Amino acid sequence: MCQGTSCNCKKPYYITTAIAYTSGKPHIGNTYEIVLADSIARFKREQGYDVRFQTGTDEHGQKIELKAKEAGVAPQEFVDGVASQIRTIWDLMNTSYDKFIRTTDKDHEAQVQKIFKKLYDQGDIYKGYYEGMYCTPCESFFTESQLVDGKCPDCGREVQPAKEEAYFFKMSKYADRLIEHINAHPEFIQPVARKNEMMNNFLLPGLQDLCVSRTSFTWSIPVSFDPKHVTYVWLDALTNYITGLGYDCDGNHGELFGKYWPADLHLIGKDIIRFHTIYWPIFLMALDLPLPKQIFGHPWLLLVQGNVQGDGKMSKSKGNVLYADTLVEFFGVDAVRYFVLHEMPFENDGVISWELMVERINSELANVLGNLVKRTISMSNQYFGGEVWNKGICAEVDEDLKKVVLDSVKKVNSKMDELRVADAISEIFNIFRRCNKYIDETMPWTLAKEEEQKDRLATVLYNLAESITIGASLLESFMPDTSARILAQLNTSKRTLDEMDVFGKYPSGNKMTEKPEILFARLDVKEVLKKVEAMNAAENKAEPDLPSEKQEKSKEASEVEIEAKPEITYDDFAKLQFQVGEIIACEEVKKSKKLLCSQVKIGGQVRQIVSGIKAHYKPEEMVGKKVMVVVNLKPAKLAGVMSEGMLLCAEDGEGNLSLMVPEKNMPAGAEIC
RNA sequence: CGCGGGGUGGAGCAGUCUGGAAGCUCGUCGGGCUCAUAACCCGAAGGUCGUAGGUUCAAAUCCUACCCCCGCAACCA
Repeated sequence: MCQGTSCNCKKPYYITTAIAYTSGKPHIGNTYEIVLADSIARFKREQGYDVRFQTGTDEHGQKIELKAKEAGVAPQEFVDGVASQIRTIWDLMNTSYDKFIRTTDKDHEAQVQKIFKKLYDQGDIYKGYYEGMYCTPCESFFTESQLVDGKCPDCGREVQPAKEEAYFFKMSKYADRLIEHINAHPEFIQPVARKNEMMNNFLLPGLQDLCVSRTSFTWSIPVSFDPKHVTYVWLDALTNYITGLGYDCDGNHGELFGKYWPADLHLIGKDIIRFHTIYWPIFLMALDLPLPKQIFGHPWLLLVQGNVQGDGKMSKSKGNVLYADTLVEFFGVDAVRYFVLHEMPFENDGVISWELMVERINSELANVLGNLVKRTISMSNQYFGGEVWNKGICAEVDEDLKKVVLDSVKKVNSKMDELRVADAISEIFNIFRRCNKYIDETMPWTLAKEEEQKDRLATVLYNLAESITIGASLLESFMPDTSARILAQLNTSKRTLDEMDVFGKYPSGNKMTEKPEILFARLDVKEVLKKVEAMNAAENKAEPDLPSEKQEKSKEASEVEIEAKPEITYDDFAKLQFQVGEIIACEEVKKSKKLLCSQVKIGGQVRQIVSGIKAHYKPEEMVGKKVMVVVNLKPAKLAGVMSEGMLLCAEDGEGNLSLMVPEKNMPAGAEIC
C-alpha cells in the first residue's frame, strides 16, 4: 500500500453508514453508528487511504407522511426539520463525514426513477399484485396471520380480501449468483455468524420477490411511468450509496463514482443485515455494478436503568431514550465517543446507563489517562521547568515500556483491520496504564532528590512524554479533541502512524505547557443522577403535551397519561354490558407467555375468559376474586383458546395491572352500570 | 416443535469458529507510594464456565438432551 499524504496515488476507501430514518430525533443507539464509522474513517485516513465517508437520511415513507400530518406540516418541511436535527447531532459528535445525502435530494430522486425504469425495462421488475386482507378505514393490508379474529388488528373492523397493484423485483433470478458470491467471499458479511443466518433463513429456502412500489401512500419517489405508484423503501434507500457518488443510470457517472465504487464497507445495524446482504447486492447485479466489499452489522447499544437489566432496547414509547446531545451536555463529546466505542463489543449488544458512563469516565478517562498526563507534566515542570530532555540514561525497565508502546501501535493497526474498534481503544489505554506503572517503577520523586540522578530523571520524563505522544496520536481517530488537547499540552504535533515505528521522536529539549489542565474531571455518581432526575422532571413539566413526544414519561411519574379517544354518545356507551363475575377456576394457557384462562361465574352461567395478565397474577390468586367483566364482547380465540369476554384492569405507567373489583361485596352477575 | 440472542468469580464482559494451564475492567480486602484528579502501583480473596450425559490423552470450547433469561413474532377481548 502506498502511504503518506504527499503522494497522490493513495488507495481509495469508501465507507458508509446506514441512512437515518427521519421520523424523529435519533437516540444514542443510532448515534453510535456514525461515531463508529467516523472512528474507522479517521483511522483509514491515518493509514494513508483516500477516504470517502458518507452518511445521510432516509426521508420517505408512510410513517413520515403520518408524522408530518400529526405535526400539521408538509412532509418536506417535516423531514427538513428532522434531517437538520440529525445533522446537528452528527456534527456535535465531531464526525468527519464527507457527504450527507438525503433521499429527498433531487439528483437522488431522479436516479431512483431512472433505476426503477431501467430495471423494469430489462424485466427485473414486473407488475403484480400485493395480496392480503384490506381494512378500508385504516387503508392497510394485513396478512392472514396478522388478523385478530379475522378482523383488522388496528380497528377491529371487518376486512376484505383485496389485491393492491404493485411492482415486484425478481429476486430469485439472481439468488444463485449471490449464493456463489457469498461463499466465495467469506469476508463479505461481518460478523461471520450472520452469514449462516442469511444463507439458512433466506437464500437457501428460496427468495421471495420483493415489493418495490406502493399505492397506499404518496410520500416517496413516484414511479415515472406509472405515477400512482411510489417507490417503496429499499430501492430508494439502498441506492443512496451509489447516487451519493454521482452514479448515473445512463452511464455518465461523476468522477467520484469511478474512484470510490465499489464501497469498501457498509456499516449498518444488525437489524438490516438482510437488506444489505441480499437485496442490495442483487440490485447491484441487476444494474451490472460490482458489489461492496464488506458489510458489517454492528450490535446495539441497550439502555440499562440502574442495575436492572430489563428490556433495554430504547424506544420513545417506553420513555427510556438517551440522546447524544443530552449525554454530551453532561459529559462532553469525547467521553461519549469513548463510551460508545469502547463499551460496544464486537458481536454482542452493549449496555449504557448513567452509572456506567460515570464509572468509565472516572476509572479510564480521569484516573488512567487524565491523571497520567497531569502528573507527567507537573513533574516535568517541577524538576526541569517543563523542558523535556532525552539524556539517554536508560535502565532495564525502559525496555518494557518501549516494547509495550511500540507493540500497541501494531496491535491497534491489526485490531482496526478487523474492525475491532473497542479492542483497539483498549490497546491504546494499555499504553497509558503501562506509563502509570512506569512512574511507580522509576519513582521520579526519589530520583529528584539526588543530584547525580538528574539525567536519569530527565530520561524517565522524556520516555513518558514520548509514550504519551504516541498514545495521544493513536487516540485521534477515536477522541479527536482529547488527542489534540494532550498534544497541545505536550507542545508537540500529532505523530502519523508510520512515524510510530521507533521510540524517541519527541524533540529533546522541547518545553511542555506550564499549566496542565484537567482533561476529564472525576464525577460523583450521585450528583449526576440527581442532575438527571432534575432534568427529567423539568422536561416533563416544560412540555407535557408536545404532539410528537407526548408519550415520554419519566419512570418516576405517578400520573399516567394516555392517548385520548374521541368522544362517544350515550348510545355508544349503552352498547356495552358489564357485570360482576366470580372467578371459580384459573389456569395458565399453555404455549402462551402472557395469558391466563379463567372460568368466570356470571349469574347462572360460567364463561371462559382469557386475559393477558400472567405477569401480574398467579392462577391461584385469581380464584375467588370478583371482577368486572365485559360480557357482550364477541368471543375470540387467543392462542387457540376461546375467550368469551374480558376482565377489566387498571394499568399504570409502567404497565402494572390491577383487576377492578367492586368496593362492596356484590353477587356474581350483578350488572355494572 | 415459530425466529433469533444469551447463561463464565459480587457487577459488566472477553475467550467458544480453529479443544490444550479460566482472562479483562469495575467492586471488595490487604499492602506500597506521595509526582498526580482521595488519583497511581503491587498482592489477595472470590468461578462445579446454566444442568445432565457423550466424544477426547485433554472440553468454557465439539456432539446430544434439558433448564432458565432476553428480544422479535403470535395471541396482551
